[in-house]
Amino acid sequence: MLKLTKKADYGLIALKHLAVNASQGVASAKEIAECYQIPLPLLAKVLQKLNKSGLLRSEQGTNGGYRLGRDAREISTLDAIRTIDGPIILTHCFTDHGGCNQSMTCTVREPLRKVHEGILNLLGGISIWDLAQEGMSAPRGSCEAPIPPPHKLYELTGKTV
Amino acid sequence: MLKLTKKADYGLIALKHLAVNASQGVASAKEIAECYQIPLPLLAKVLQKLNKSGLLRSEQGTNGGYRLGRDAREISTLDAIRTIDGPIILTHCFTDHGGCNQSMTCTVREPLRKVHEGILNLLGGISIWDLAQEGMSAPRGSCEAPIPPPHKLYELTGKTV
DNA sequence: TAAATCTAGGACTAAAACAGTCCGACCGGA
DNA sequence: TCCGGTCGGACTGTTTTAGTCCTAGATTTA
Repeated sequence: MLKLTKKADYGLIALKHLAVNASQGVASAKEIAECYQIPLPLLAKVLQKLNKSGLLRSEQGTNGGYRLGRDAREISTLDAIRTIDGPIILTHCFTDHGGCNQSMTCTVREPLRKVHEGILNLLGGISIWDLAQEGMSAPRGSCEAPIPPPHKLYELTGKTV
Repeated sequence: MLKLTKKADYGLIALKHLAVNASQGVASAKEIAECYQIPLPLLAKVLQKLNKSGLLRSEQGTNGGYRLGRDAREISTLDAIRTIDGPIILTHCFTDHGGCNQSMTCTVREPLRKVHEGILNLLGGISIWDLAQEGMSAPRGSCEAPIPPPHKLYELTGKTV
């Protein structure tokens, strides 16, 4: 509960990767997927969404790939999460007000709305550039490294209990 | 995405109800359920959890019901949400660190952890008492009101699309 | 003491969201 | 023209969530 989806995770990882390696031109979906052990078609989907919303810019054809649509400082984590997972809604009452007419059913709504806005501010205040600042180390070295077992490793460590 | 479950909603509503009507002694699950058009068995489940964790105190037998386990100021919304929905985890990496050993798979983790803690602080800073302060109006008047059609009304207004 | 009324709590079902896969189409460079 | 890349929808299996049902235990009232 109250957690990010994996898609959002993947999206943020990809955005950070692009921000860090911006100097090297484009990066293909395949490249990113292999680097972080993300299922390629799933990542492709996420990147497509980010592309359509303008956060990324795609280049087709051979040696194509993705690059950031605008400066990393101009892309907030909120932007990314919202385009990938849709709008963030804390309670159900926020969307349809028709259901709330029943007496004081939603008296808790207003206080929660503050929490909601707080979270939005929090996410909105962090840009992809900020993400890229931390843990700058070892981005490309481990990516080109050979990864002998394609699936085994992922299955062993991927348990998100 | 990033939203509270209905159970958590119900729990907060119930807690607020008990905080507002604390002077009137206990309130039964049935009473609260009818007041807010919440399915009784579901609410009962939520109340049981809150009871077991000490946030509520139950009184059995005829004229039994629930009352707050401690002062409303001492119960944060974070307490309630966490006991109902389990721990709040923003990303999957927080729980098992074994999955993160793969190169820099989780370089976005640390920044997100800040967001995570921010949300926790936000929720932890709001108590049930705070909820009860806003929208004090019309708590019991509408509760005792006759509700002629037991189900019809719920179906009409309960749509939380 | 017996009945009524309430909570306690597990087992179960249905629906929705999520994670991931597959396939065909389009585009651009070699 | 061919190949490697993106684009984008349709599809499936799994998990979570919402809600129901039923039985047991406790306490008050008659």
